Amino acid sequence: MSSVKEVAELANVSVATVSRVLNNHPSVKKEYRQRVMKAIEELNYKPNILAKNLRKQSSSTIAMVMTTIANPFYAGIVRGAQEAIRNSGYNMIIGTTEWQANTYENMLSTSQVDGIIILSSWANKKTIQSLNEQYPVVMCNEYYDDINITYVSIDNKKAGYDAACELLRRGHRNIVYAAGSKKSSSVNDRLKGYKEALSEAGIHYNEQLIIRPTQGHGEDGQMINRLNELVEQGITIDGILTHSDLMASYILKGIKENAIHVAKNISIISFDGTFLTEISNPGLTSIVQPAFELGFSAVNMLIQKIQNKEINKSGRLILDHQLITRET
Amino acid sequence: MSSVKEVAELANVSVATVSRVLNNHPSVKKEYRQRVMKAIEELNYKPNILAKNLRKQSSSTIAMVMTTIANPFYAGIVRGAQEAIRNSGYNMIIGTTEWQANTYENMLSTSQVDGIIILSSWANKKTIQSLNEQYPVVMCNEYYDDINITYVSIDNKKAGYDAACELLRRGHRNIVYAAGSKKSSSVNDRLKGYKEALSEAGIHYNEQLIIRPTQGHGEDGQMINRLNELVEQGITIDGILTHSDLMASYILKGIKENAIHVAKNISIISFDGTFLTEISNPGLTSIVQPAFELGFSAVNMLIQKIQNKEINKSGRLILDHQLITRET
DNA sequence: CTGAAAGCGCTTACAG
DNA sequence: CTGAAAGCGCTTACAG
Repeated sequence: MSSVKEVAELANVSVATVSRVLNNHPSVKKEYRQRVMKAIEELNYKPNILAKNLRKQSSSTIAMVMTTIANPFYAGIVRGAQEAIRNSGYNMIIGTTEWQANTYENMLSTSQVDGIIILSSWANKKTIQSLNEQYPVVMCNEYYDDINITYVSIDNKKAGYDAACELLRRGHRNIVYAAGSKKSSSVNDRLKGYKEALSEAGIHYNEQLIIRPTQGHGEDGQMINRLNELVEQGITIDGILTHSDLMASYILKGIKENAIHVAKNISIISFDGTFLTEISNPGLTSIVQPAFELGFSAVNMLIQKIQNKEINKSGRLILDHQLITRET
Repeated sequence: MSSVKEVAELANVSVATVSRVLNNHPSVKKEYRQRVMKAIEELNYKPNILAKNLRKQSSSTIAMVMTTIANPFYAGIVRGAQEAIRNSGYNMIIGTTEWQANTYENMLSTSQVDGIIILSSWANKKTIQSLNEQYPVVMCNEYYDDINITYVSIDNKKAGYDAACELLRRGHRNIVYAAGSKKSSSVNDRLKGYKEALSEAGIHYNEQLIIRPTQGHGEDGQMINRLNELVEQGITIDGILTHSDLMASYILKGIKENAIHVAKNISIISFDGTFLTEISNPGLTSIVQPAFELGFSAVNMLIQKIQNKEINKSGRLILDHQLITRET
């Protein structure tokens, strides 16, 4: 690999001039610029990003962090993020929680990345708060309302409310909320909306109807077991609101296979609105989240934070969700 | 951020000694080592990876490149890869084809990554061949048999053969192969196996029955249209072999919705064996690929290549596939 | 076993 | 408008 030094020698200028050409510095004489360009071409010179970043103490790279890439909902977010990155002059790397929190801290502190976007609860609040106080951080999808942090999300409380209202409107009364972790703000906010809808409809809130997997989305049949426990207690489940399309798919599968005995006219509403709602049979009614826009906005918000050095600033962007009715 | 220099000053040693401690060099006196450790602790010192990599001209980082993270099959491969990475001393970044081929070339040439794993056809053969001649490259899942390149994959020809035999065994005769790109080696090898099975069964090979989407997996209803074209020609489709679970899901959806009129007792066999085969209704019979092992092996093969400086060497690892019968 | 010094490949005040 | 020089934060032959 050739370096600026070799380019400089071939073009018969100093390395400083080569660097200026490389960075489109306006003050380079046309003739020099052309000589440098020619040398770059001839040597097939490529700048060493490592050296550049080390010197500039910034990388023009951001990281998008998620628990796993296996959730199709995240794929939509990543697509939006990539679109926003495309002409921004930044690069993006995708990290999963196989990397520990301190990996990210190191990447930030050594300018390997200039900022991070956090999807999904990947570290505890303290850790994220500490990171947010020192570096540009944007949360996407998950969030904390009680610390100064920038995030983009849908209005989960309203979404939970909307979903529950739809189920109530259809005449359902024993509505299960197949939720996620108690630590997740989106889960909790949806629950608030669910409760509010029930309360307005004059239905007593039954905590038993809130079920959660110990992890994941029910791949292991856990949710089916939980539902059966309710059935055994004499509850006739007639509505289910699930935390994700993935979870709804597994539950639907259980129902179709008669692994659970629910009401004949049961309704299911899932969250996310990924392609799973389409390929599922019957098609899943769901609260569609604007995945692309979530990712797109998160990147733009982060880049703005980086460029304006607005560390530790809060800011919220709430995007609209949509209830799309399919067959469940 | 503190640097080796500050650590050295606090510990009252030279930066060379600090560096030696950092790298577990055996020749450091115990007392010095302890002083350095203490200083590192006190300053909360974290090494700057950028500087380290620039100096060492290697990054201990590999990249795994795929067209999109939206395919669940890749998620399994990534999980296996992460497991192999975990205690290897290497890091892994995930790249999608939003990054161009020359992005990877730059990353390799400037030591940002020490090697790459290529999933899915993301550049033309020439480009990959050129990369492979200069840097450590391993292909996973896709491959080229006519150039010197290391890869891991299932035996696609045999898999195509096995799938077709199963359909024939069930008495089907008009078996569609819903394939992928003509440039894909896995697609072509599966086709060879399909042809061989038909030939052995004495069935005339009909090229019309090979249908392909212009891109993707049929999200846009393209495959349904292709199938309908065949139906309109008077062909009673009674078996379908699909390139992916995703594609099978969309086709199944079309069949269930009566968007295509196929034989009553149609069989479908998909490739991959992701969770889609489970949540699909009816459950998809499929050729299960060992996704985890594919990723795991690819990483190990790449690291070996990097460490032994075995550039441009070929090597094949063929893993077993499995036919799992579900409802289709 | 340890340290002074060179160097990885860049960028950028500074002086001219 | 240009170049010499310093420096980003490391590692590693080399000499002692």
